[in-house]
Amino acid sequence: MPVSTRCARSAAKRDAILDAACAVFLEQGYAAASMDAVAARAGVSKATIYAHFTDKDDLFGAVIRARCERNRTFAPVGPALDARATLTMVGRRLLELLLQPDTLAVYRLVTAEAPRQPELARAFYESGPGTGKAEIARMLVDLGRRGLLAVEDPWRMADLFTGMLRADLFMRTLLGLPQPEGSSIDQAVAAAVDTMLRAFAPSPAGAAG
Amino acid sequence: MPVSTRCARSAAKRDAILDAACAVFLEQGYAAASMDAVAARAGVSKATIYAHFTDKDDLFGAVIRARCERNRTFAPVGPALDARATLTMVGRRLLELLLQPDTLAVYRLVTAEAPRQPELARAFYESGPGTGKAEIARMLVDLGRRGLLAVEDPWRMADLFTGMLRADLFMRTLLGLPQPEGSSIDQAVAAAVDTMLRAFAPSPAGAAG
DNA sequence: GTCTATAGCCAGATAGAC
DNA sequence: GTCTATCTGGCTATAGAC
Repeated sequence: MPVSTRCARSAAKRDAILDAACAVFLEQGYAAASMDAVAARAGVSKATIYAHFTDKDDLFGAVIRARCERNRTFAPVGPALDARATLTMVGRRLLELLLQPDTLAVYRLVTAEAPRQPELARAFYESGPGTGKAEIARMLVDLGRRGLLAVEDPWRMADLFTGMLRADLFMRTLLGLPQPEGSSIDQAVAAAVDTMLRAFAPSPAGAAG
Repeated sequence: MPVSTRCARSAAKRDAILDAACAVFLEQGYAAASMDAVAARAGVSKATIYAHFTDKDDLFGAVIRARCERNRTFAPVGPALDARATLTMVGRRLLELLLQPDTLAVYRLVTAEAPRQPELARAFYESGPGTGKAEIARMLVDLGRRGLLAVEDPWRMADLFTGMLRADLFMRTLLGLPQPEGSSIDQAVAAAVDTMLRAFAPSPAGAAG
């Protein structure tokens, strides 16, 4: 059997372990997840896991980092739209991503383990909230250049916008609570976008709003 | 020995257990916290803990509920101030509370365990974010009545305001990351308040902003 | 690299005396 | 109610054959 085939087999098992570990960690949490469960789900023996990863922490780190890499592509904005359309599109895409069960599970895991694994917390922030914020800031700069929005400090504005997007909807979903009547992604996005437009409308006469 | 003394002794031990458990859970997380550690810290035996609480889950629930009760008093607003002063005062108090290490630790604990303990998550939400939101909505209604702010939907406005307050500062602190230069509570509050005032300034001529 | 089997440990929960 | 001592189970990690 050629070496490449052996390597491919081994890499395939490694991937299977990573996938299984991801599922188990996300479902059960770090401490409650057992290496037995991961092995069973991956269809390998526990010893095989320890051949690929030094210990549970190492496996956990690999899982989180892999997920962070995957979410890096937050996509370009597309054609030139007006301020409302741009903010709405980006806002909805961000909020939909944030509310996905997997995203929430990773968020729970990383925040819970952050005090014990600060390096992992940093990697998560940079690949998640960090890049998201940078994307939004870039979009705001673009809107500012085109005279569609009064943009002084794009980073702070990105903070304000993402903060408004999350607001209560994110918290309730994170906690697994039922959403109250009349609470939807579209409405949350619309409220945030409206507020941004009202607060940062460009001043045609040069007067401050 | 009179009954009341025995009861008092027992209640004192119960409180000691709750305090110790709170510290251990907040420091180590739910799963990593051991009943031995709680017993040692409380100065009692493990058996005594099980005389007061049926199991670890029960103890955990009691700890979280006790903390929730304590934070219920979010205090009245005080004298009648203008919109900026009121928003700034309330905003700073809320953000300072949110960024306290203990508050963050409880947040990490509850969100991590929410999928497994939905009832606890609900209790946390109602005594924490829920009452905070209600307080702020009430304050907004007051500002609206006094003609200092254009308040249509106070609950949604409360969402937007608290969302902007948290924004990046909360996330970074939650993850234990160092704060970037020029990032402070005062600045975060000022940015959120400015945005609120710009977006929801009362319209003297009755025209919509 | 991969398996089976197991070492070694630690934590949650209990028994029984007082 | 409170203690000491212990049971029991599951977990991480490894040894050794292939």
